Amino acid sequence: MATGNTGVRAGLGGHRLPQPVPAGEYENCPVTDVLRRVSDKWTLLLLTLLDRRPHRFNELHRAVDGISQRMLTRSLRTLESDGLVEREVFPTSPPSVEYRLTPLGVSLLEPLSALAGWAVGHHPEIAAARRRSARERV
Amino acid sequence: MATGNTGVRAGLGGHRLPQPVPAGEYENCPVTDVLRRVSDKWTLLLLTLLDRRPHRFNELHRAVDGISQRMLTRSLRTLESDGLVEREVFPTSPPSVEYRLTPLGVSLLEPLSALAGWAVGHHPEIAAARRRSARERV
DNA sequence: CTGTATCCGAAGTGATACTG
DNA sequence: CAGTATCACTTCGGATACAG
Repeated sequence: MATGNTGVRAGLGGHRLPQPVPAGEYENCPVTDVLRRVSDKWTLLLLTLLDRRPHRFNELHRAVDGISQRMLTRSLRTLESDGLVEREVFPTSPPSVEYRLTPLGVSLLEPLSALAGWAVGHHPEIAAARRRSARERV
Repeated sequence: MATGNTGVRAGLGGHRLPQPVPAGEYENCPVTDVLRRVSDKWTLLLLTLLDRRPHRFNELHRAVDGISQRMLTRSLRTLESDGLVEREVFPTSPPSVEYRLTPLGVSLLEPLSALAGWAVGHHPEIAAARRRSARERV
């Protein structure tokens, strides 16, 4: 009702899919949307840092080590426009900007942590499966 | 001990990060790794279909509607090499191949469903935040 | 300090044709 | 039926330079 991809929602909720999943709904699926946002190269790490406490821009830049200014800005802007992170500008000189999680961002970290726990716990099994398939491909 | 990115793991687990997160660990982070696999265009949908029951190749091709043979094969092969999906070939004529979730794949769907639930539940808030930021960018 | 602008190579995805 | 091979297009991400 409120949103797209009833199919996937129903599927992951344990219900049925109306047989052929209609095209064009994958793009609008809120689940895939969230997954894609969170699975890019830096977002997860930024979220975990901001979960500990608010950070200033350069603080994040130093903490992450390897991220470019461009990607740091882009990632933070995306998080902000999704309502997961809040940006506060202090008109000092030189200017300083603080980023913090919104309540929405905090709430996301719960299910995300559960998935992270799964990933850490089952990483050895995945790695083993990859080694197996690598051996077969010889 | 067994694997990389202690930083993110600790962060999502609620512990501390050793201040500057060492570079090169993001690539090897099992959490981001899993997220990236699952957040590509078709994988989530394939997992939900296979969660209902095993499917043959063309059955999936018909069910998904919009996926190319290339991407269907690629997605299934990746899922297989990660040990999330099992592929069984029946030497009939013409040949038929069946795909099913492995126990590992089934276990992934639990935390993934939790995250999916969050996404569906909070999608309106995210959409509202995006509209807000779109209005500001005018 | 906190960004923006530009360019470039790499990776994801689709279209189409061909095969055992 | 269940794929593989090739090409083209788009998006992601890094490097570098510049700016309020």
